[in-house]
Amino acid sequence: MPFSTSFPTPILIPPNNFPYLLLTIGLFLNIKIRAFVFFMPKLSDAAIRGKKDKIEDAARELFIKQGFHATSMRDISKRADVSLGNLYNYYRTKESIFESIIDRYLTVIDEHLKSIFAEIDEPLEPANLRKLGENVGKLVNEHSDFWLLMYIDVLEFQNQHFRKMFDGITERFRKIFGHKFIEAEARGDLRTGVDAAPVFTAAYMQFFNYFLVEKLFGGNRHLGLDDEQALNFLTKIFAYGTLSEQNLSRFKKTANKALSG
Amino acid sequence: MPFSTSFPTPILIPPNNFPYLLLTIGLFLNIKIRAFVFFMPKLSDAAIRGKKDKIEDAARELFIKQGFHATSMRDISKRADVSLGNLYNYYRTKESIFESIIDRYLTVIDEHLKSIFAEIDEPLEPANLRKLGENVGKLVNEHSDFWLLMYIDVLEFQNQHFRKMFDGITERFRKIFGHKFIEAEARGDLRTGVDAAPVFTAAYMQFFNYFLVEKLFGGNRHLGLDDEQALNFLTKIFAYGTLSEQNLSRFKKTANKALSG
DNA sequence: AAATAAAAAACGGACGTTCATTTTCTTTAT
DNA sequence: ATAAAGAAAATGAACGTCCGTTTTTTATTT
Repeated sequence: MPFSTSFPTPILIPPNNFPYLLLTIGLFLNIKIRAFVFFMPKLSDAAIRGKKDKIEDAARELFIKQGFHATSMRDISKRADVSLGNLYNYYRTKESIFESIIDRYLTVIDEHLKSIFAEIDEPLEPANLRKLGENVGKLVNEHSDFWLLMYIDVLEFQNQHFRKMFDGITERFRKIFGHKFIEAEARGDLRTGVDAAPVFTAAYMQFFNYFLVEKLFGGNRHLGLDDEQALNFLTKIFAYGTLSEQNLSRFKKTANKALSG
Repeated sequence: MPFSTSFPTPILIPPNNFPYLLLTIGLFLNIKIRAFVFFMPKLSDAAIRGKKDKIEDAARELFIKQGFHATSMRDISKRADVSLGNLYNYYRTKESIFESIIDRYLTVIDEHLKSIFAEIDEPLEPANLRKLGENVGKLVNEHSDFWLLMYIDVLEFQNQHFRKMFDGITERFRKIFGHKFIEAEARGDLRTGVDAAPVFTAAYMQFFNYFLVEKLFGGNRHLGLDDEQALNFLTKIFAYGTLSEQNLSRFKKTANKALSG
């Protein structure tokens, strides 16, 4: 369990700066430094990253298929085509493989979400809400692995790695769309007394939940509608549920046909 | 892995009817039956049920805390205060403990849900939608174990035990509230073209998701509202999002105050 | 006494991790 | 160009522990 700190130690993790220090000292003292050059890492950063990708891809597939504890290091080494011992040149423990996968995946999903929000100019416009739903659906379906990892985290690590995904989410939306929300409220787009931020959050969560249930929980067409119809249906509920009369009538004339069904 | 079928075999599972047969034959032939009386199970059904409860309680707590595969039979035996070997007098395998827990829990939750639906006379009335939300919140908070077991099932058993929870849920609601939905539509309670069943399903799912995120995923006040406010907020969205003008105005006069905030 | 129920011991195998060894690679010296 | 050197990287056997399950032994009950 404890990680050996004696020298020599696997250099891949953490990056071993020791030889560089020696090299510097050698230069300073003007003594022969050539001997130290050999301490420098042989694998390029890209090569290390590539190998870690291979290992993490294999591990992720296995974790998702059979869970964290049901997956052995031997399973991972076999699928990644890396020897059992060599895994420990790249990761201290099995859990650190899991953490590495999550860290990298979280940034990928974060970027996806950012680009989804970036293309929304008017967050409360029904057409944009629907677009949000579409994109959330894509995100869930194309990265269902990610959400399974989240459930692993909930079960085996008390969700410690994923908590940030939901914590203060409404306030984050308020930050992202702040001026848009204020402008919309000033224009009277919303019914009186309705706060824009939680509306957007609730819609976002509803879309997520819909597609997660469809993808992972076996609810096939659980609303009794296909995905397109469900998107229209949920969008309509949020539009009629939050928009002001004047805004609704505008909406009815323009985009309503697109949401029929 | 295979279960020994040779005699003698653990009698607790399955219930051993063999001695009763012998007893009956003995009575019929009027031969001394005392010898056979000893075949009869020593533990009463209640005692067996009690012991199984003790084991399943311990196992459930451990499964939830650390997952299925991370929980060993030794852990269970220790927490249930039952010897390791004796576990196998009550259950064939570790997985069968899990299944037994789920089977019993599913019926408990089913009954809760039934009673929740039973007290709803008019399913689309805002006050009743809110009440639904309240009860769903209670169900999630008082039985969060159950939902964690569902995630275990998703991860380790492809959700095979829980699929039925979401499969065709809208149609089941249509069956439960069938005439109520039809009456409401006939009365013109809903906006034209809005189907009552998926509205109810969507509201139900939204409430569930809200409380699950709050309880299990670390979203503390993730809508930026407390639970009471969130219930009002979500109920309002579904009321305004689906009810007809005439119905809404009626609703505004009566129940709106209760949903303010 | 005769059976069940409970406990304890034992089994074979798999686990995460470590470690001694071999292979591979880059650089220097010939 | 080539061989030697010396370190990194990769390997697979080995370690000690723990796993689910089975078997054997002991306790309990009527």
